[in-house]
Amino acid sequence: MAVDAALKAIAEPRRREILRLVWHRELAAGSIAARFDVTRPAISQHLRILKDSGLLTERREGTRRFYRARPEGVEDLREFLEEFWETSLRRLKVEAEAAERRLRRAERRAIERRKRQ
Amino acid sequence: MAVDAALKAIAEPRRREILRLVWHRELAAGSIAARFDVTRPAISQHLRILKDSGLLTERREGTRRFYRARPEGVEDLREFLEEFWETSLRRLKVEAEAAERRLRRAERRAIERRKRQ
DNA sequence: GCAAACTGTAAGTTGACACTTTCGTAAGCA
DNA sequence: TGCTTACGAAAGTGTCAACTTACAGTTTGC
Repeated sequence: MAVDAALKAIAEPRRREILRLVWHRELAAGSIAARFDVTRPAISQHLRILKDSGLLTERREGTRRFYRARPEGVEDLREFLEEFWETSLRRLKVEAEAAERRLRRAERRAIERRKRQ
Repeated sequence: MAVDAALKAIAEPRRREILRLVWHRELAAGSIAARFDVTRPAISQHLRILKDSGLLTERREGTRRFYRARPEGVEDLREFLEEFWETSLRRLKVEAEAAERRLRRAERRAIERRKRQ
């Protein structure tokens, strides 16, 4: 699954920051690395992971490489998670509401009983 | 950040499966482990990670421990990611549309030029 | 062609992590 | 009081991942 790699990529805080940096604008590898306190190769490796997981695109211009978020990749991940909750959270909510209704009914009955005594 | 731990927890496929299992219904540690082909302690460790990250609740009954998804934890993670895309994806979409409009405009101009020649 | 600029790649290290087997513990039961 | 059940905790192992330093590859200006 390609989304699996993207999810793992996103799980790393530094990579989330990188993704945020190149979200709107294109940025060169060097300018990205300059914003972190780790070495440039470390960022280069993060960039590769993000690119391989489909979350980033690379554009070469001269000696420089510009990176930018890849909307399709981000969308795929978003949809995967959306489905992960949607198919389940909805039922959770329904269950919670049903449980609450049961509770309220039980309370009402208890009050009725007390009244009758 | 608590959400950070939850995101890391979710990044593991097996833990996503566990979470799905206890999404609607409560399940004992043993019955959860029985559905996987790894040893029981391995699942026990996964359960701990999920619990510590706030995605699961534990209820003890006799010698057994029942686990269940914790809606608030899941919701927190969901909202965190929602914000992660929302603040950014929207602009990405706007940018993509603007780029497309520019492209179409350029195409139209090219066609006009060809007609005039 | 040659040096400088910008970058990825290779190799090694350290720590985290997903497991395993073994042991400990608490509750229920004969 | 033992014995069983249902677990988690501890300790050990192999693998992966996030770094580091050192090196190699491309493009550009002279």
